[in-house]
Amino acid sequence: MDTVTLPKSGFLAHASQDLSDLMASVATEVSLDEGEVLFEQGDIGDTLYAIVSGSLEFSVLSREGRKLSLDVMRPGALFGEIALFDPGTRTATVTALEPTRLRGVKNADMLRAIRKAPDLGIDMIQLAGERMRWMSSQLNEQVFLPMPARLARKILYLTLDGSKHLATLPLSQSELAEFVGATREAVSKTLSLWKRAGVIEASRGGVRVLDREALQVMADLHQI
Amino acid sequence: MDTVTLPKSGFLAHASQDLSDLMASVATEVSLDEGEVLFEQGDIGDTLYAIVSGSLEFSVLSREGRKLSLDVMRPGALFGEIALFDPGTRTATVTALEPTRLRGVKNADMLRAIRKAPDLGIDMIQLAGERMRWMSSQLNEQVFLPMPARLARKILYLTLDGSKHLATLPLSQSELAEFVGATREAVSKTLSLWKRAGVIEASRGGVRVLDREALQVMADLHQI
DNA sequence: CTTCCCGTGTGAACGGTTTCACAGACCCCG
DNA sequence: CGGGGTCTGTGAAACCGTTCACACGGGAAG
Repeated sequence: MDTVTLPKSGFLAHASQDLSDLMASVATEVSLDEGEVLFEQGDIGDTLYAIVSGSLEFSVLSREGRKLSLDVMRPGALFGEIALFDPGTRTATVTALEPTRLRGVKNADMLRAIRKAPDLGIDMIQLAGERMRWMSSQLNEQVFLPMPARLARKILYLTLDGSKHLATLPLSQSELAEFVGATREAVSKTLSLWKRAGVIEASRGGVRVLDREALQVMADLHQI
Repeated sequence: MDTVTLPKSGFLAHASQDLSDLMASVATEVSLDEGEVLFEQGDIGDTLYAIVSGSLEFSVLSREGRKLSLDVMRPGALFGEIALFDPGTRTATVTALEPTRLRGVKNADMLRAIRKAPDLGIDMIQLAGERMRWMSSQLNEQVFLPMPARLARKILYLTLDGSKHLATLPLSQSELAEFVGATREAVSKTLSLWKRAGVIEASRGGVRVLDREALQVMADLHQI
């Protein structure tokens, strides 16, 4: 394994240098194959992770086994901060979408580091704050927005990588449905409409965004 | 105003003594009349509050003005921890449901206190962790549960005060609807059913729980 | 090349919720 | 004690999304 260089993107991009230093030193390396699960909702955990390379899917499951995908995180992203300080069950399941490398810091190491570099504590709280704000917005959307608007937003959101736009989203319609909290059929039908309108282009296992502005409108308009 | 005695309930009950001490000393007192708004979603804020007496409603608004009520907090509860450390906009609107007294600690004071008593920092992160877990469960319920189950859960949740059960919930059906993310009419109809079944008793502006176990069942059953 | 499987497209029926409409009940206030 | 306004009850219709059912097509495996 080569010397790990942490990406300067995602949360790490604007966190304190102490955090990158910590991640580069005391953290342990973890590698995941595609489809491998890092931890599941309900597991006990006390480790904070940073993504070095690859991408991860975050999802929650209902009691009946339905799955709601929440987010995809990419290099530079930090996660696991809840269980880090409030050891207990993880609130989501994390699965690798492709071969992925991570660095993990355990509770005890993090606490020790914070005592030396207080900025680290601030970073952590900011991370928690960002996560709260994000969760809050998700709740809002789920409650107030109809499915097509949620779909448009998710597509826009998931094709954001830093400040640039990924042209194509490598998710099947079933996977998209899990992100949106709807059925595969419903997603298929509205994607068909948008395809006909020239807003997107769909192929087996992927969606390509053609007209971002139009999608933007779909995301705000509360119909079709 | 008499000497403030902080309640030994809610989050304060299991937080470190340092927190109670801080709240009793450096914090400033705030009083709200019924219906008065402490802050609104989007406001800038950097203050953490503890509820001394009374009760507060937490809600978020959609762009079209629809309101989703999230929670009611009572004496001993702490809130505002996000903006405390990650100064920025508040994620919810807080309204007094009755005359309410609070104590508030500002960012700067809290940071100073944490440096003296590190346990305080842990308390704060735990608070954030609890909030995250709670939000996560709310999102789950909104996505996966049908309205009647959400209604049953909210009624059960809101009639919990510490470990004892409040017999009656002083909310109108419109207010309940805002908690559940549904319309007044829908709530009215399922409450009617439950009333007929002898599970609850309803009067103008309030619901009384008669059969908690039955409600428990409604909350899990995914129909009626 | 053919087969099978999985992702996709689409229609019909159903169901839950909203929307709209209105009636009755209770309570405060004059 | 009599309104008027708010809260409540309920029905009908419309709507959105699900469920079910099936057809199509492309890609991988044999």
